[in-house]
Amino acid sequence: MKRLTLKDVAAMAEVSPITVSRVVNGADGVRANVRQKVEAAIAELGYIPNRSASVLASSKSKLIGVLIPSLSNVVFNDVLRGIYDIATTANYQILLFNTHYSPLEEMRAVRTLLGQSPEGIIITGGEQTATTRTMLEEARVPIVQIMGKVDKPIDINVGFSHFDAGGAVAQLLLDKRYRKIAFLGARMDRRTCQRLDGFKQRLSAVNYLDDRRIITTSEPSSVAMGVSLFRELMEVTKGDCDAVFCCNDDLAIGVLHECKKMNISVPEEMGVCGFNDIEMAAFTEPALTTVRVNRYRMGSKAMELIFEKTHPTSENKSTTSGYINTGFELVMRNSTR
Amino acid sequence: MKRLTLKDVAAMAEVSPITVSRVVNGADGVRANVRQKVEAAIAELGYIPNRSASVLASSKSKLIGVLIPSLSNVVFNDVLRGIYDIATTANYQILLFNTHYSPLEEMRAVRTLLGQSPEGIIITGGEQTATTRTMLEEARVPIVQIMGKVDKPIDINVGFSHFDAGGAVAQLLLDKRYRKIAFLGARMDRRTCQRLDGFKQRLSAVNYLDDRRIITTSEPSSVAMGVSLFRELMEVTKGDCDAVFCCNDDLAIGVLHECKKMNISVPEEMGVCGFNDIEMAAFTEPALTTVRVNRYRMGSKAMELIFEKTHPTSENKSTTSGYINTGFELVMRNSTR
DNA sequence: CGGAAAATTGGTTGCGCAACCATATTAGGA
DNA sequence: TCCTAATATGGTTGCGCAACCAATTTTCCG
Repeated sequence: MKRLTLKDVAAMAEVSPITVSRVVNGADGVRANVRQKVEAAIAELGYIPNRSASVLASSKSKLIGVLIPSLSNVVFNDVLRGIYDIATTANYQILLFNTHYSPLEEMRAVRTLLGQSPEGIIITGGEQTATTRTMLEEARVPIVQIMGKVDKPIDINVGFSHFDAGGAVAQLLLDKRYRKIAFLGARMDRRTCQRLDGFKQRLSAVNYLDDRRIITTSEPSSVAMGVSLFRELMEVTKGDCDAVFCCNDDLAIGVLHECKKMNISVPEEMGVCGFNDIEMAAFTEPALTTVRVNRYRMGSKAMELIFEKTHPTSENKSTTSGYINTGFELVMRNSTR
Repeated sequence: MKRLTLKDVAAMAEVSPITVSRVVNGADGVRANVRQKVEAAIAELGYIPNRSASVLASSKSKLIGVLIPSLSNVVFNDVLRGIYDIATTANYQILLFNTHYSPLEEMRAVRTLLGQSPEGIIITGGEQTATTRTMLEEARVPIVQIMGKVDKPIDINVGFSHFDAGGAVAQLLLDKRYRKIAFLGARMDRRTCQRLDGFKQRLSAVNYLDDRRIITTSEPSSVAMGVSLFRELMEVTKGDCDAVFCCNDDLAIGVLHECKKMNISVPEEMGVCGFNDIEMAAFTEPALTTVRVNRYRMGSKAMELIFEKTHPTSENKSTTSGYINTGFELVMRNSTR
């Protein structure tokens, strides 16, 4: 059975194929009665346009490529939701790639993606290989790098400074009179490292930095990992530690759990601060101090910017380039004094 | 600047376009030295094949459509991970649609998807509109319905019986000598309703069903929603209730939180059972009794089946149809006696 | 009712690639 | 060295659609 084409619909509606094309694409300049006849034929036959042919002929794909490093990380759920919500209303489709935190996989994904003539690309961070970067630059479509502030944006950059956020947490803990402050980190990607850097810089500025209190792993993050990192910290420092900054809330929840088990009182003996402000953070015992980040906004803003760049109007021409800060916010709860 | 084509590469490598095509597609029958020359030209020019043209000419898309009802629900993370892991190794691409639990959005998505000549479709559940169903049936590609057991599978069905799972939880709570058992449910989709049905049937069989103890909402699920549903339950029943089955772990965590606040001891005065076994469930206080479900496997199995159907071999021809049960498992922890 | 302008419809062509078949080249054996 | 069989390469065509321009019909006004 052959695939239905414009021609089949045209034959049934007794018009030319191009008129059917106009109806399908909602172009105006088709009389109402003709349009109706064509629409009836489309419904009758169950015609579905072949997008490959359409893209090939018009080089308009209505496709946005999205590259994220992980599907397990809850953080990307919200980002994706933001992207999809805007994309759907603007009638764009999303081709989603999981790069597994690997620049090489990312490169492969970009190559595959570029074969599909995307009209925009949303990519995580700025650690692309040189080749990836070149490919993206030559693609001549809007590129949005999301999640973190990057050094030299390819095009647009939507996110916030993880370095500053790490520094802010350090300052918060110092303000709360913690002095022996540790850092626990898993899956040390670029942004996590930047948080650590900001954290270290702030502590070393007041001479409270002790590298023994920095425990990291390249393995994925989880509550269980929080437990084991905290145990390691307690061993290494022999308990000489009065606060922990965890690179995300999962880890922090593990720490809270382990503190209870070890009979370490939070926030008195041990301050705990997480990162991301996932919903659960408000419901732990004690409730978790953390850093709120506008994940949904990062996604929706990125998509909006692509849409604006693709449909330039007089007002938005100037704004859509460079760095757009989505900010962060310390959320004080009861896991710190 | 015009897009690079096979012809450009061919000119540079001094071969015919079709030979370049062979190299790009890894076809054999190209001498090593020619292949090398072509590959050099491809690298030199940075040629990326146009997939639309390729799909149009060959009607092979290497594309799998995936339709899920929600991006916020953690459940789908794991499913997606399973899908992507298999898809990536098999060199398939995923076009992901979020249907927002709406059969109409689902129908639109299927229509859009079918325009791209997908080689397989993974869709959630069995509540498609008649039109959607017809479109899928006529698509002549493998269709896998995932998450729940459905009445009449379109093609393949990978999941488990939510009805049975709901019944099993009811039985578990009965076995633990709870008698005034409530149900809290949010976002009452088909599968959640089936869990409730199974639960109700089991309870009414032993005459312990009381509809006042069934509190549901169509709003999305969250920890906070668990709190408010539990409050409503306590109001409606005036506290005459000794166990709660929550339709997922988020709700259950909210209930645990609220019990602590209300000074209701878990599991003595109140048994609590969740659903899904998210990682956090093992780290609540008390640890949460729940139902473990193999989400990753649902995704990976679905993708594997599509792959097998698309690449038939002698061994697998017979197996790939009908219902494949991924099962569930009660996980007893300390939130029940 | 006639004519010009505007709106609607149709014909032709090419997008970039792979299928198909035809031709050229090579290897290997006698 | 020559011939056959196997292998490698090339030419032509069409996938289904939209851009472009041409032809036709309708509308509107005097």
